[in-house]
Amino acid sequence: MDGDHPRPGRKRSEESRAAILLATLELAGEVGYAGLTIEGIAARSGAGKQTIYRWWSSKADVLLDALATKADLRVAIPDEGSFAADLDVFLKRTFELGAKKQVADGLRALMAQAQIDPEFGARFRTEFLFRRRDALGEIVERARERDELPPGIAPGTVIDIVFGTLWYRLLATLEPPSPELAEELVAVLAKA
Amino acid sequence: MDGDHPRPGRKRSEESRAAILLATLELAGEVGYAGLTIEGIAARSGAGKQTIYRWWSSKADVLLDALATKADLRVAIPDEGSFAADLDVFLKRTFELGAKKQVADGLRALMAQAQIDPEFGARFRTEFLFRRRDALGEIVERARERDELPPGIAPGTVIDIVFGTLWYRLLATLEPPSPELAEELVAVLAKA
Amino acid sequence: MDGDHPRPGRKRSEESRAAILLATLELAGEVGYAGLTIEGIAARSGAGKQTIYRWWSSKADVLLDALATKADLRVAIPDEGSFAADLDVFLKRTFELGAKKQVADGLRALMAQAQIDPEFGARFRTEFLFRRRDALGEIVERARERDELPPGIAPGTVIDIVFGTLWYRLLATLEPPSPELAEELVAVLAKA
Amino acid sequence: MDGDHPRPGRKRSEESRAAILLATLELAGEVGYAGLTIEGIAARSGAGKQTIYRWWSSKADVLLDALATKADLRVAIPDEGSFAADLDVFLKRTFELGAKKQVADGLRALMAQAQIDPEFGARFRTEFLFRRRDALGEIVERARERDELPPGIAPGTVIDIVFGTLWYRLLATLEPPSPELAEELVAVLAKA
DNA sequence: AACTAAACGAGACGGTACGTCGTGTCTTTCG
DNA sequence: CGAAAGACACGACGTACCGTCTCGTTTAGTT
Repeated sequence: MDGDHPRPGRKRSEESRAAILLATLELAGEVGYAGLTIEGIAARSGAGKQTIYRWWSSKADVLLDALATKADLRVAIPDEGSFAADLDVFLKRTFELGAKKQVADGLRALMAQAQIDPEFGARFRTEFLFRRRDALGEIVERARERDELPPGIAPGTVIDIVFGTLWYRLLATLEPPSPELAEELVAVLAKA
Repeated sequence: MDGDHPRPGRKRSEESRAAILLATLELAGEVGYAGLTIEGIAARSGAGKQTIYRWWSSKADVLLDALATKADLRVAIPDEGSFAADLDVFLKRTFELGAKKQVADGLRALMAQAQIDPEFGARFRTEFLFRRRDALGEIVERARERDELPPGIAPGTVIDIVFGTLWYRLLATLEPPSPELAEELVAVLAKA
Repeated sequence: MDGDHPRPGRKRSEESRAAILLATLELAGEVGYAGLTIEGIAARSGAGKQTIYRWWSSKADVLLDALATKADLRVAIPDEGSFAADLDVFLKRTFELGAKKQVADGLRALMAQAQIDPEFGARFRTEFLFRRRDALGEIVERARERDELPPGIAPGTVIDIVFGTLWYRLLATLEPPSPELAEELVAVLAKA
Repeated sequence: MDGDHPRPGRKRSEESRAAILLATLELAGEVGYAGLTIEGIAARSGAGKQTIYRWWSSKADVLLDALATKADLRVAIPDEGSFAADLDVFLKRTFELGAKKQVADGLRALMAQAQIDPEFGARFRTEFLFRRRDALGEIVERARERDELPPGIAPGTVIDIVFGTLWYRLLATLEPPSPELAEELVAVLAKA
């Protein structure tokens, strides 16, 4: 439906796209998210500013794209037979991502930008945050069916507790995620 | 040792300070944190920009000060005899703050800015986040002494879970804090 | 060598340039040189400040450009056959310029700025003052060849006396140049 | 009428006055007139800004005062018996002043400021320029009485030519005054 | 000696303009 | 006709000084 009749005109330059995303990651590492600018990305990548504006809405969108392209932000959903095992594997896979400084810094910046720019916030939630929720949601749903959840707590709250604790470490205490944290969460959230 | 010899020169104008903080809250409400500017605060408050820069480092610092002055961000530490009761009261008092749109929006913006501006981040953590942690920490310590904490979890992690879940709702799902959430957290974190 | 390969990118806007120069002259007339600001010129002309800074170094440069564009500051070199006649015509043509309040005020301001800002001073001398000297220099040179100069005085000094007297009236006594002055200078400087 | 009843209160501090004038000359030499600021003078001299504003209207007035105090700007009126001799002596005495870089730079700045700030211009003309004119005027008047002036030229114009040429060298060509110039002016303006 | 008055240093205040940076748009030229 | 180059209007930045205004202190008359 989209590519039926190849529209006339020059095709999008994959070279440009790659150069822009690479420059974005490099610059974010060098000058931080606050120092990241469309102007700087254009200069570093050799692209024109217009080219960036044509394909992305803001520097946060470029960064999100760059991050998603570089480090695959999706995490496979494990199925180990028990909630405790599933959660343990899920957390370990998630921690692998969060342990990379580049990814962690990027995510912190994006979560920040989501607060400040509501339009990006909406995109960030639907395209990233909620997808991650859904992944964990599947695990939790299976646990609920097996009656492995602690009593007196809704499935949604379990998800909030897991991601909340992770994000809090990322945003507030700046502690890197540790294997101990995974075990503690399992201990608290998986019924004995 | 400090106020011995009052330094020479004109004293700081309390009028200006108040006008600046008021203007900041008003503007933050009207145009949002992204639209908040030092220039705008100066214009609205009738102060010169220099006066703002003389006493605060950034718009985030002004907002933090304004928020702290307006809505007392400290929460008294309850002592109800049991961890479950203490936590319940603590959460309810905390929710009162978070239920005010002005406060919630302000905190979201400050947490965001803390990610983007490391220097402000350091101030925000020591002057706000860690003080709140310490308050809850006292409650948790008492619980530990009475052996009311769930097994297999460090006191610090309990704190991370509580605040993490609150902040996650604030930042990610945008759900207002609910009494149910308080009960669920108590259910999970206070040993039966 | 210069216009060989027209560089890519948007061309300089002649509209902006004209609007800026016009606004400059208007404002200089209304608020005086001291009250003239880049900010004011930008506001009045509808241009951005950056556009002004892109093409001129200071408000003095803008004013010089505006003056040169509006009132052609060049004076044709007469050739009447005798030094007395040449000088007389040269002075009359020069006085026409100096009689316009706008031009006189502008030149006074530029000469002033040339004292205060050495870099502009260098530009003002080479682009304006010395060109005027050269024009008169040609006349004086012809006079020297015809032996029409007074004895005991170098050609350069003749020029200094002529322009010096004119500028002194402009800067110090604020008297407008008069036909009598022209005659007196001719009487003193052209050998009988 | 002024010192009749010595008013109560602290007397003007001569120390401050001297420190301010000294700092002004030093700073003018170091950073130039454009870089001279009341703030800087206050800091360098150890005076408060108010003290400067109490006694002077602008930085130009301070500089004029400093210059007048340091280098006596008055020139004694010679009476050598002939216009040629009087003018020669007058010019030589004047050149002594103009040869000092500090004085020359100061005068250039003041003449410039006189163009830009009309109020200071009025003070500068009556307190400096016209006094110098009057001095030379006395010499020229004696010459007129002795019929030593060239024909066809008003006494006032003689003065304009002399000072005009000097100022032009100062302002436009930046050539230091030379003994040759004195001789040439005498040659042209004193009837053989 | 107490009181009043003025000048002093210091420094905060409301302002204005500075010159720069980045935004998002528009225009021109090249491949 | 997409993409580079780059000019444009705009808006905010953080800084520098302006000239004014408290402050608390010091120094001189005046009671």
